[in-house]
Amino acid sequence: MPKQVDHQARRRQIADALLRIVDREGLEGVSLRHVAAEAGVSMGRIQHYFATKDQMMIFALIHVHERIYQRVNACLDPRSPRDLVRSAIIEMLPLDDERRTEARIALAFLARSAVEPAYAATLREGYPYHTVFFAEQIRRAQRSGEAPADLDPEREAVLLFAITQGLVNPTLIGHYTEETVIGAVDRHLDRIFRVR
Amino acid sequence: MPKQVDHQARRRQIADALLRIVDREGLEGVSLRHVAAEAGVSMGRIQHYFATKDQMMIFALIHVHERIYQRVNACLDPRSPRDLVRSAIIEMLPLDDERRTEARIALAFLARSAVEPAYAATLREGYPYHTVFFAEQIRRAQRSGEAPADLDPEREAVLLFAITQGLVNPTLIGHYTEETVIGAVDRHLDRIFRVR
DNA sequence: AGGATTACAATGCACTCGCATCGTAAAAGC
DNA sequence: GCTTTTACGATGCGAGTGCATTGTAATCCT
Repeated sequence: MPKQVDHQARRRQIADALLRIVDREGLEGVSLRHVAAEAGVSMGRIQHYFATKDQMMIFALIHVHERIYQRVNACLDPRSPRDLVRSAIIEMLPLDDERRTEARIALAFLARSAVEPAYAATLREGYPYHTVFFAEQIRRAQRSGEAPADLDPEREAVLLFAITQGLVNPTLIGHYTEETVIGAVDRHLDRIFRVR
Repeated sequence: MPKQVDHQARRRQIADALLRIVDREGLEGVSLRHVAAEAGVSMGRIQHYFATKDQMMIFALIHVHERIYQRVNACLDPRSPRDLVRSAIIEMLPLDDERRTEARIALAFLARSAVEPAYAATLREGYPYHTVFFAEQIRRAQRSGEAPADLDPEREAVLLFAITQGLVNPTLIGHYTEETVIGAVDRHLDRIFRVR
């Protein structure tokens, strides 16, 4: 046989090409030939690494979520619970090209998951992470007196995540300016955290 | 010529069939033949009323927004600004089959609008309505003393709309229960309106 | 009454799709 | 060194796509 290759690396390379297409044209722009051309490889190679198109798509979905997760994690501001939460929220908003790209991709897969249970299952796995993170930060703030003790951390986490997600799409479509969304986020954080 | 027909009614009938397909299969399930079969008519008829597939899609997008608008308007609770806002928010959440259907359809078109400017333009026209409505209710509440005078109605409206939209998708995917989302909404309304 | 126009239905065309199949060059394993 | 396995590249198939074209029955207008 030819050189033993790194299967996961090959898969990721293909997935990256796929995601570039999703960014430009949405999921409906994805075809085996199209992905092959974008990746600069043959269709046979695509088929060698993914038995079906759906398997390739699901792999790309998981892959992009890992990318987002790592990028957000790298940008966290650890000075206080509030700063942590704020930096995480801001980093998930589509305020530069990289984040707009990821927001478009995530939106495309989200829409698909509304009609394809296999996609929805993958998405559901990722949801709890955010609310658990927000709730944990609120509890930390409560212990240090930076947040009122009578707040329900879980409920506040649901609201924080909803605000984050709810700001993404209008911003992506071009409805809000950066100042508007950041102002709204800070306004809400003022309600949870006592000090800046 | 044959009987003069109501063009708009025919178009709406076709659009309704299209939207049923979008609900079940997403935008990628829409084809001229598919829509014709769902509507129980011939492909020729579809082509007679819409010059291109894209024109048909945009018409359906506008049509479903009108449907949602009228349904929400019919469910408003006018007892107080808070009740008005609350009933509008609850009515936009996917908590029964009809609203889940509309949420799925709206999500499908939203994803398309991230890559197709013509769709995005249509969506942007509808956005201001919500925030203007929320801001107006907050101002009413301020005048009657039901909300603190120092709130910025526009900023609070952005947050209210974000929370609404941000709760839709996780609920649609099955991440939250009805009690969780309604509890979160009421919690936030408590922050804006003084009395129930 | 009859030509002009409307409202379709039917068919065809060029293209794209996912996937199966087939062939083959190369390296791993014995 | 020779067989087996891996990693593809190339090609083809049947199905589906949007849209153009053509045909025709019906009714409005004069």
